[in-house]
Amino acid sequence: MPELPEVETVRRGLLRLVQNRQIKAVELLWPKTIEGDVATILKTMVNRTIEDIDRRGKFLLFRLSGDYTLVSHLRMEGKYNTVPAGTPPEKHVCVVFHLDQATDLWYLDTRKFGRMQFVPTGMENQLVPGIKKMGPEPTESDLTTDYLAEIMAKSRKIIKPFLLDQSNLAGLGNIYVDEVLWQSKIHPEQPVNTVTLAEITVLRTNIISEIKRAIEHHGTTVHSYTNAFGEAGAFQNELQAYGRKGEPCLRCGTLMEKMKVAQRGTTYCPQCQQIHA
DNA sequence: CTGGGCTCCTGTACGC
DNA sequence: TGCGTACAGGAGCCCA
Repeated sequence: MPELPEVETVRRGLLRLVQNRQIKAVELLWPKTIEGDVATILKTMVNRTIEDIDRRGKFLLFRLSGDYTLVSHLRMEGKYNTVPAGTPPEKHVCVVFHLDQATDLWYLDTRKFGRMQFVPTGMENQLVPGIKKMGPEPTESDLTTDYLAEIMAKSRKIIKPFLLDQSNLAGLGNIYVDEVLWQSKIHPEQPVNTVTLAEITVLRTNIISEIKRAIEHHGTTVHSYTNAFGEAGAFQNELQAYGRKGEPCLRCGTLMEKMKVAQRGTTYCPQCQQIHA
């Protein structure tokens, strides 16, 4: 499941493969993947060049010539891959971009949750709801302690769903939330407005460093998710909480437990992570 | 504002 | 072996 580090890894890999490539034609094999007036969108993409690829949270932003942007969210299992032109699409290919230099770019998506939108460049901030209301990137400069303390004081949610909500801050998904909560010794069901300033400070530091470290490891490869660029993520070897149910906590040795929090599988240490008043 | 449930999808794991 | 079922989950939606 791509979270910010995985999407960033895809962005970097894709940039090397398709920057300055021209789109000659686009085939949509799974109609729901592209939202909007599909016929017009497919036509409008033709003859544009992929000038750059940006990222906002978990969204990829393909910057096309003529000031258009293809916004792509991978959701659970979306992937990109390049193949020689004319290669018969594999089972889960949803979109084929026929590029110049005899290259096809595939968008594959096993569960078909991923979505794309096509907007004038800059308008993604207005026209893509998920981007419009997205919180700050989890970086030293964007995610300030003041901001975090302020929105946390006002929230009446519990911490795990709060951190998963992209409108609070961008980029975290189920895996990294479990990781940073374990690192910060915060129970996943701790009410947000009861987290102390000291805990918020630690949490913020852990979020920023965890995301940075995961990017350096090219993200996490779990289950069926692998990126297509010959640099399968290695961060799964670094995980300290996620997937460690029944194994000893790396800090105190207590067996890690798993429970449901807001419908999400959640692994935590019942000793280190306790709810406080 | 909040939580809960449902939807989209398919592959995998598990019980019998 | 095979079949039914539970589960995995990002994000948007509706409802209470």
